[in-house]
Amino acid sequence: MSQLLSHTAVSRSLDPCTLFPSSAVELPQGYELGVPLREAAQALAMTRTCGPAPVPCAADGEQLSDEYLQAKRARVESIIQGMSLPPAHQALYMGMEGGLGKGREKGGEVPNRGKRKPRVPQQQGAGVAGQGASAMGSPPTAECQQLREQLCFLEQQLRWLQERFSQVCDSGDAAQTQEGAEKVQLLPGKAGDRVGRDGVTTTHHPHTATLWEKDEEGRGNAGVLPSVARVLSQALKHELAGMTSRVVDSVLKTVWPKAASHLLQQQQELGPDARGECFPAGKGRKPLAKAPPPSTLGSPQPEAPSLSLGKSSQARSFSTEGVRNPHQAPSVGHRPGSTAPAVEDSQLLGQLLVYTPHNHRGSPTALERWPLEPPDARWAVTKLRPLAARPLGPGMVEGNRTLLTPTYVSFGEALTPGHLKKAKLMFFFTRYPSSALLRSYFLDVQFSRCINSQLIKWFSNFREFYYIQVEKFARQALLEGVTEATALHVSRDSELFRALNMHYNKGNDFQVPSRFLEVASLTLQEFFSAVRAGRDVDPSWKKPIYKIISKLDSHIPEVFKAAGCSQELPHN
DNA sequence: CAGAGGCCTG
DNA sequence: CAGGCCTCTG
Repeated sequence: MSQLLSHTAVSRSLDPCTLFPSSAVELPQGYELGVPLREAAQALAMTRTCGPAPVPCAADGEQLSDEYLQAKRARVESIIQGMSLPPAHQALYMGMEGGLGKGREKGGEVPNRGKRKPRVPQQQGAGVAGQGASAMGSPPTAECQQLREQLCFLEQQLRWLQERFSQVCDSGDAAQTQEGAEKVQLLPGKAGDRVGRDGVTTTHHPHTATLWEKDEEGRGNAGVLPSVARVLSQALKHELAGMTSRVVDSVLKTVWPKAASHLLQQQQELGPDARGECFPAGKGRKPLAKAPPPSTLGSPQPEAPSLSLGKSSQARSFSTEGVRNPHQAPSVGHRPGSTAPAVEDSQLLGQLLVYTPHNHRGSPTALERWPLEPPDARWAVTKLRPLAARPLGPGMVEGNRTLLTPTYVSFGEALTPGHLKKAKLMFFFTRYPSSALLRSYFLDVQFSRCINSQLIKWFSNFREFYYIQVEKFARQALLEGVTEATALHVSRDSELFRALNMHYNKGNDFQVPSRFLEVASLTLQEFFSAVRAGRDVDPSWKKPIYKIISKLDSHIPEVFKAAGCSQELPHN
């Protein structure tokens, strides 16, 4: 998408902003379900001082929807790309902090390493119960919890989209016309995301007007946007949206007939204009995008990635330095689609389905594209770079045919790197998945005892890494003089987060749910308290902590079920 | 005894 | 990460 954007926009000297005004819609903070996640609230508040939510007018509502869909699609595409990026590419990013996985015991930070810990049969449960309870509070009904999570997830997704939009605008063309510059400024941070008309209400922030608003409200205000440019932008927007929709549809039809038909059905039910509809009533279940399977579309989405300890001044030592480059061009990675889409769309498709040197192997079925993405533009975009820069000439189009090769999705046989990546991302939601849960999320795998064990083992390894990291930082905090456990928080800027994110979400193509940050924070605090209290003398001192953390698993977005990750390894 | 978890090692 | 080995649970 970014490619598409920059390409189109730049080539025509148009301010990307014009094309992609960031429409904003913020989920009502105090939404019925009242997402208790402080983080979410904070994030929303902080998300750029501005959270202008455009008022979806009937007129541009559709456009907005399209915009939204486009963005959604872009995310999907980028995820796919991320998924298919070869290690080499990922290494690029990894370079920064490389070696995280290895030097986990640097400086003997982790005691007891090296020597087998004495086995001490412990009375699991008992003593810990209290802690767990106090730490978690009264558990709301599972359903409520789930709704909450989903809402939160969606919220994050939206936030991510917002950022993404603004990024496109910001980086899209700093050198655009002055007008462009002005416009960018008009986009306060990220406008909120817009949600469907039902489900979630759109809030409107009087202070932050979005381009869209300007467009609508400022019809009479000539200063904001020259009428010519406006008309042009409108036209382009329409065209772009339409093209994208068609392409996506055609691809989907080809790749995933079933889903396509289902979507069509939905569209029909919703009416001709329902196409861009976002969230139908009720927990925003409806598809934000059409690509993913209906059932999964609206499910909770991931958030922005990153972990770090931060916030509290005391914890600053590890928190800061989460410097990222917010201006990476969002890229659109794509894997060759499957079969040939409509000819007329080939050109656009060519751009959408960017050819990645590393991606040919496969076959990216719609299923393989994770609709999950880094709502956090800063991270999200990070890894999709080079591709975005690659100009797609007409030749590219020709090449597409080759790229659009049939897909042979390995089904069942064994777990692939794609599955591993998926598992890692799932870890952000669940630290202790049951085999049943795993079974339900890895539908494209034929579960055998072996497979099951492997998956279980993976999570076991994930946990191990996770706890080691947290413990390391907890001890560090202690050494640095932190006194209050409550002063420790894992923010997206903290080192801890970075370490974890690096491990589970290398490509930064996934928006880590803020819930995970909370869990990490709690874990950190628990470790800190335990160590400070000298409880670590007990061989099994971690058990209580594990117990607490094991209760913090949250519902995994349905999207993961559909997310086919059976991509084959890039074997030549 | 099987399987989940965990710890350690390579 | 995968392996090996051990504990605990059912």
